[in-house]
Amino acid sequence: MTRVGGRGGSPAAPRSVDVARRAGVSQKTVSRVFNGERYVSDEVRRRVLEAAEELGYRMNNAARALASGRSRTIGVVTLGTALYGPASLLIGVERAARDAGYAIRVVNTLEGEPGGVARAVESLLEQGVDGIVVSEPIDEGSVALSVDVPVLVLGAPAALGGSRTVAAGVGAESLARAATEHLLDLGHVTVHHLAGPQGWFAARDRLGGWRAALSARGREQPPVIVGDWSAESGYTAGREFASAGDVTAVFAANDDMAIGLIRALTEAGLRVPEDVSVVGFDDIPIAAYVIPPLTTMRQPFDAVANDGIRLLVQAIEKPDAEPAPAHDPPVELVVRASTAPPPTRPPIRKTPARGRRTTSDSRSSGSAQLPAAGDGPPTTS
Amino acid sequence: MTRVGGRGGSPAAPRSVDVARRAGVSQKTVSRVFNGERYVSDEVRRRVLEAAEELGYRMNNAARALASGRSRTIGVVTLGTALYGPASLLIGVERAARDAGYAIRVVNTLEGEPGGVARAVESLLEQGVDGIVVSEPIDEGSVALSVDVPVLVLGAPAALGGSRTVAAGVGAESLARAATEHLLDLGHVTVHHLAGPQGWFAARDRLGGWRAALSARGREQPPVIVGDWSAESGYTAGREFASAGDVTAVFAANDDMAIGLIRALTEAGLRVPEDVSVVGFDDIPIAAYVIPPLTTMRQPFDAVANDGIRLLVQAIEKPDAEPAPAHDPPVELVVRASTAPPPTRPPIRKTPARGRRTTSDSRSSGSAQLPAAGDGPPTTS
DNA sequence: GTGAAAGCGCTAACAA
DNA sequence: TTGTTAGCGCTTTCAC
Repeated sequence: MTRVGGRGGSPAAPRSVDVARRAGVSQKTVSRVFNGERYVSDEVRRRVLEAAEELGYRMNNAARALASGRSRTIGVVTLGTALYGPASLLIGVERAARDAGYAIRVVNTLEGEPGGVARAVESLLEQGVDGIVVSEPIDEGSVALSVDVPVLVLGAPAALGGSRTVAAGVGAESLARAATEHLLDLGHVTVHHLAGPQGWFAARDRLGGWRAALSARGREQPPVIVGDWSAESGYTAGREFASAGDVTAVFAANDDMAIGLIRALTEAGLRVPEDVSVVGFDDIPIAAYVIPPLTTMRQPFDAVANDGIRLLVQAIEKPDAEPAPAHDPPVELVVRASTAPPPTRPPIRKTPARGRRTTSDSRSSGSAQLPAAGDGPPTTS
Repeated sequence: MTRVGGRGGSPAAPRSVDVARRAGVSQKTVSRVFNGERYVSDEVRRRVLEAAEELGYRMNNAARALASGRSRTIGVVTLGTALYGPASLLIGVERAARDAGYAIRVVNTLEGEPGGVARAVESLLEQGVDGIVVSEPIDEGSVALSVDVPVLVLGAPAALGGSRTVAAGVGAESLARAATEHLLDLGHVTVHHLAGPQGWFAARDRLGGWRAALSARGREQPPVIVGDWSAESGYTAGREFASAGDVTAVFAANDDMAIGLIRALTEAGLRVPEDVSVVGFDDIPIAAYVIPPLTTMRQPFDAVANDGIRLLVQAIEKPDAEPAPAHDPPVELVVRASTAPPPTRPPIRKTPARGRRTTSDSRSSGSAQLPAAGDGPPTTS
């Protein structure tokens, strides 16, 4: 294996010995300089850097990882979806990790693929990552992985993984509760909920928050419709809500569904917010520009990512230190034009619902419904 | 350096020698089995696999990379934005790469940071990637990087990087042209353009396609307004278009801007599509559910990613083979409800524009404008 | 402050 | 079909 470079001319990449020779020092000294270690005189440091520059030296990370047992790489398991939440989280994680001196490896789990997280984690472990981030995992029934690196779970309880697991993420439950309370404060007798897919912890938390807000005021808990985060599922749900006839306020578990929902409501002749108020969740960038502008709960994705990576890096680098508490990231209800006090009388449908499947008030058509939990006394309007 | 494992008990991870010993074969044979090489008897293979299983053996990729000079990793440089396009591309790239047996490293470039791509590429090279994907780069003036691995440029000409550069991406120009022609076919005398930031190749291509469509029919090219992809910038532009008074059709360079645009138009009392038609670009998932549902050009992100990775992997593994031609991915104009024939008379503003800054017809207020290129004779309506 | 020597766990080239 | 022998380019340990 002669060191002359692979195909066609390009000479082999310079190694630290080459730099050392040129700078007239030992290879170890080059290593010291590039790792920012102490005990290198300024003069030597300068010479080394200069020689490296001249040679176009680039450190070989595979060798470094092999020798040190650490790769300075964090693996990220994320859903393969362009949804705003997961995408934002990924960006935040990359940034925070890079700031901490770590590179990122990404593996997407295929949607609906059972055991996907386990397989993804396994492949990352094989790549030799120092830590793992599992972003917005779907509950696959506690995946007992034998992970020997710290794990950060974003947007879910630290249930997953082993002993060295930390979690971050704003308590979606309290956010959902605040969103629901906003509607109640406006005077709505109760609030309907368009939930996310219940495999997602985030969706369950939001459902829980909604329930809590309603229970706290002794309000009825109407049947929940479950969507899949998409505007399309929001649209389907919206048709059901519209045909129910008694809906004045809906809390949707994300903005996309809220948008689909509003469209269905509008098509059915219901005005938002005059007849029905809608609040979303996430504050996606276009939320302020849809018609009507959406009242929604802003999620501090960046803060969550930063906080989580801070925890993870600490777990990697100081495994024995007390796990620092997660900050509570700032949270904000953005009130725009999709919420208002309820109509004084039950909403009158202005024009016949287009393509409506049923004229009855039955709520049991089509998509999945959760049983109404709790049983506050029905309130008269 | 005793092999007893780091802190507190957990024994060192098993190596291939350990597996070899247990299976009663040489270390090299274990290597052969795990690399799927030929010339291993089924019996031996079975014993090795069994031993590995019992030991919980996992291959060390750092060592593999060091010894082989290849990391089976592709580096991806992408914009740090949750925009639908880049996010979708990233997901597609990850999938395609994984299918080809490569892992992914991701580095985001900070927006507006000059030299960001160069720095990102540099850091990936240091990580020892076998190839690099640059997704939707911003034109920074041909960044002459000394890259010694193949580079795939997505959504831009293969200008970047060195000799071993391939490119993929649907010709945005022809798509933009088709979008514009759709409007022209509907009967609009001319079509206005709300462009993306001109640092992006994608934005320039769309502008070019719009120009080409107009020129081909000898139509006037109205001044262009330049946005930044956000709904907010679309909204700002929409106010300008509204106050211009003579706009009947707008082609927006992406869906987000189109949505902001429609809102501004609506606020100004213009109806979409009765008074003004709008077509977007991307077909983001909610495009079908905004009000009105958006006519838009669907981008085949998955096909582009697949095609690109195929090219890149070929360049990595068979550097001497003829670079296979990029497929032309399927493309589709999705006609929904935001486009219609022009009004028979110039649009009448129904209600006074809210918060309008000027009552004149001047188009020169506020945001950036490109000079009108070409000079087709003004057409009378 | 600096250097010499000994690996890290694997693949490559060659033997057998 | 299988084994042997050298490294890959760093970090680590310990000596100076």
